Amino acid sequence: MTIDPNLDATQIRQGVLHLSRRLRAEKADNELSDGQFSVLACLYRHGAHTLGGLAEHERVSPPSMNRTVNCLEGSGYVERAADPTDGRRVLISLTPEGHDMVARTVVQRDAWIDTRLRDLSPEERETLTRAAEIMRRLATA
Amino acid sequence: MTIDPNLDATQIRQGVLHLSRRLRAEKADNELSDGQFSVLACLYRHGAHTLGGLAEHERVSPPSMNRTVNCLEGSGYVERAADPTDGRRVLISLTPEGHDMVARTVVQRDAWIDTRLRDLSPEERETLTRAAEIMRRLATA
DNA sequence: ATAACTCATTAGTCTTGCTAATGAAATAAG
DNA sequence: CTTATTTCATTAGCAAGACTAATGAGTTAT
Repeated sequence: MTIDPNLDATQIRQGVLHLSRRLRAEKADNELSDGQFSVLACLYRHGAHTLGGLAEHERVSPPSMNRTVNCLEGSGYVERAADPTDGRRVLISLTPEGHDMVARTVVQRDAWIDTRLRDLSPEERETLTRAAEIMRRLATA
Repeated sequence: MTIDPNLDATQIRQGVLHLSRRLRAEKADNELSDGQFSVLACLYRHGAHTLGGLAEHERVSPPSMNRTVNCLEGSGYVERAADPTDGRRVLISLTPEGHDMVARTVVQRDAWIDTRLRDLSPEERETLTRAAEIMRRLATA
């Protein structure tokens, strides 16, 4: 593997990281940490998870995730339920409030982008949309 | 402002956030938290800052930044120096080790992108590079 | 000289990352 | 069926990072 990245890669890294940092500031509840929101987003996108599954998905230890879930439960955004298929497991799912809060954040972020897309030319807009698809592919590679 | 984002915005949000999340996992020192690395990156990009300046840039309180800087100083990545123009201020700057670590991370991230760019067509590659420039603009708007 | 402001630091609290330990439930082995 | 092992969530202890409140030193204004 080469250690000599070219300018394209540098430009792309900067563009992606800067824009993402800006986007991540757009949240419907600014009291939530990034980690907390990430858990909610995962549940929103993929549905209920076991606590261990969440820990694995977020790449943290189960005790850490238990801590995070405790706070989210306290905020009324998630609830715990016993897994009917395995008495050791705990299923975590979004409450209606949690679902609503994530949805509002998604809308807020999309609106943020949408507003700024209006200042772009149709070509620039299409460039971004095309790039988005490519980025999605890269992220899962 | 409309509350009805369209599909373009959604695609862009997902592409950017997913790819950035993947990129942020590439670090030369995996013991560093995102917040710690962000401070180092700021110093790398803009040079020495006052502690208060760093706090403002990272949008945290000065005591929080003091804590973070304490850890980074302990890791040998930053050093404190009195500001010659104002006896109250503390200037934070990268040590050679800190500078080296950030540089290695930048290289690592660019290499990660570069490797994957090779699997793209020239058109796709150009799309991404063009998009990067647009994203940089959006992020600063 | 004094008052007001600026700056970094400490203390206390809560959250989140870790590892170690624990107990309950499930599975495998005898 | 009993016992041993594995799986899972939870608690405890520690360190780091977010906050606010308080403090002391340095600077500026009056």
